[in-house]
Order: sequence, then structure tokens, then C-alpha cells
Amino acid sequence: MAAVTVALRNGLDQTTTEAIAIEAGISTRTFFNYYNNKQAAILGEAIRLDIKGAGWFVESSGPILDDLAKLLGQGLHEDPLDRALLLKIIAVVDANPTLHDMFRTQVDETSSSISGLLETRLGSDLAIESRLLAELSTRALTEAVVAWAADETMTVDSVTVQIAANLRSVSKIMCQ
Amino acid sequence: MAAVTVALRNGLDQTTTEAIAIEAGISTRTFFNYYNNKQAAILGEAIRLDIKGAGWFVESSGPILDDLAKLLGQGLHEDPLDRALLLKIIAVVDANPTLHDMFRTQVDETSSSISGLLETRLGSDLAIESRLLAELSTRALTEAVVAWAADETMTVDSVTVQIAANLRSVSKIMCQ
DNA sequence: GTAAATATTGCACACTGTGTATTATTATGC
DNA sequence: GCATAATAATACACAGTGTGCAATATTTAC
Repeated sequence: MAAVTVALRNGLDQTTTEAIAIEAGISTRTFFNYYNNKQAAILGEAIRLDIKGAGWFVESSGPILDDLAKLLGQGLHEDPLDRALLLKIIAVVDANPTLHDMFRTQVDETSSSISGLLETRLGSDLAIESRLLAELSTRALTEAVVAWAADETMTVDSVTVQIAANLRSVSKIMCQ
Repeated sequence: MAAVTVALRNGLDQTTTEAIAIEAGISTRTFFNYYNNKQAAILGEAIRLDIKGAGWFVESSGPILDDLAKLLGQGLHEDPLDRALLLKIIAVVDANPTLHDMFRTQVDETSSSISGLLETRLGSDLAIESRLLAELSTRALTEAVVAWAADETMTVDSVTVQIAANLRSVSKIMCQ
């Protein structure tokens, strides 16, 4: 929170670990006990979602896009997102391409999990396809979450709907 | 080249900017005149491809997946890839997750270009879909290039074929 | 062969990140 | 309450990153 505050107030250039530590009222050494770097402090755990108890996904034979949307949307329910904080984080990330990398790294971790589940469901001869589809899905998730953050009328449930809509729309384009 | 050499020989931990500079026979200051950081030195321009003269892509009404594969494959022809160097780079990246970020950053730049072209072709009401499809395509490119690097019998042209195959396979899964 | 343009380098400096030892703080049992 | 153990915070030293700037070397052009 301190990191985001400083970054929004003073810009990322002025957001030294020292400035964050002062804002948080701790020493810089303590800061590094909790975050590996300032990027991690700014991004926090806002986006990362852990996929657990997803046996149903592997077994299911329903429409795969809907299952993916459900899987990703379900991850969001674990610990509810803070819309105001997320908006601030998005603002900082948008203004600082440097942060984009680490944001992607977080999303990639989710993508990896999804990829594993997909490979189990589809079979290991579709490993490449699993990775591609996982990437596409997590990107659809990102788009949906960003849309959710910006629109106060959206519920968390509607994120699932949005993800499914995004994926279906892409599949329509691809299959034409 | 010096950066990759040192990274493979001594591991990324030991690959300080000083070590790279010594290997290259230059000062560290000169190193930083050419690369912003050691990650950039290791990755080089191996993957990045610039999309130019892609008017045909925007105008075309052919199968979009084939056009995408053609577009990406064409970018590879600009300056021919060095298979041996690429293999080394892939080895270093695989061994060091830290580098993964910067690799993705490079690929993202390509993705951005593709996204812009797609949005022009599909219309701005399909902006989200354009971004998703661009991401999927560049990821398919990465998979294909990695496969190419590992298989000496593959030609650069077959990368295009591979990309198209990957995309078609995914679309088949999505549309089922 | 000289002068201008360009490249390389040395140096100082602010910042990042980690290991280690020391000091606070908190928790626990009695 | 109080001594003690566990945990957290901090100070400090240090290796490394990256940049600005001025000085020096090298190349280019005429």
C-alpha cells in the first residue's frame, strides 16, 4: 500500500526502496524481508490467483471455454479483490512499462497452472495447444479483471461471463 | 555473444557486467553504452522481429490464421536466425527463470505490433479480441521457433507452417 | 595531415539487494 | 507479573547495477 501510494504521488523514479520504507514506517532492511524488490511491493498479490481443487475441470467434458472461464473466475473468489487498490495498481503499471514485466510474470504463474490442467484434460500430445490455450485464457482473464476494476457496476461473477465472452469471440474469429 | 558465453560457462550468478565486459574486452561503462542490462545482452535481438510492409495483412480477406502465420514467419526472414546461438540462448533462459521476464518483454513488443494490425483489420470494436489473438499468435511463434532451433532438419519456411498448424489445432479445440 | 565526429573509458555517485550480527518485540509457561 | 524462548526489526558492511559527466582515444572526412 505504501509502495503504491508513493508511486502514484511521486512517480516510479522517486519510488526508491528508502521512500517506500519511510512511507511504511519501517527500515529498508525490513522492506526487503518481505519483498524481493519494489516492483513486487507495488503489484502485491493483487492479480495472482491460485487454482486449487480443480479436479472437476480435468474430468469435465463440457464446453472447454466455459470451463476455463469458470475455473479462472473461481480463482478470483478465493480472496476478494480490492477494486480501489487494483485501480491504483493498474494506473501505476500503465504509466510505467517497467512494471509490465513483473505483472506478466505473475500472470504467467497462473498460466502455467492452467496449462498443466489443460494438458491433463486434453492429453500430453496436445501439450503445445495446452500452453497456447492457457496463455489465451489468462490474458482473457486480465482483460476481464481490468474491465471489472474500471466499472463499478460489474460484479465478480460477471468477470466469469466476460472471460467466456472474450474467449468465444476469439474462437469465432479463428474458426471463420 | 560474450554474455551468453559467460552465462553458459559460469552460470547467471557469476555473470556480472564486469565478467561480460572482460570477456568482450571492453570496459563495463562501454557495456552499458550498448545494453541497458545484462539480460538484454544475453537475449540480444535473437527473437525480436519487426513487422513492416504489412499492408497486405490488413487488406487480406483470406483465412486469418494462415495470414497470421505468414505475417510472423515473414518477420523471421528479415535477418536470418542463428540456430546455434539461439540454442544457447534458450538453454540459458531455461536455466534461469529471471530471464524469462525479459524474453517475454521482447515478445510482447511483437505482440503489440500484431495487435495493432489485427485491430485495423477486424475493426476497433474487436480491440480486445485483437489483443488476445495477437498474444496467442506470438506465443505460437515462440513455440515454433523453439522447435526450429532444436531440430536441424526444420527450415525457416517450415516455421510458418508450424505456426499455422499450432493455431489451427487450438482453434479446433476451442470450437468443438 | 589536420579537424571534426564518434567511441571508449575513468570516476563519482545513487540505488538495489543480501548476509550477518545485534537489538526489539511478542508469545509462552509458570 | 515475570523470566525465557521465539520471532521480528534493524544497523551495518558489502557486492553489484546503472547513469551522468568529463576526459581521452579512435575513426572519419576533407
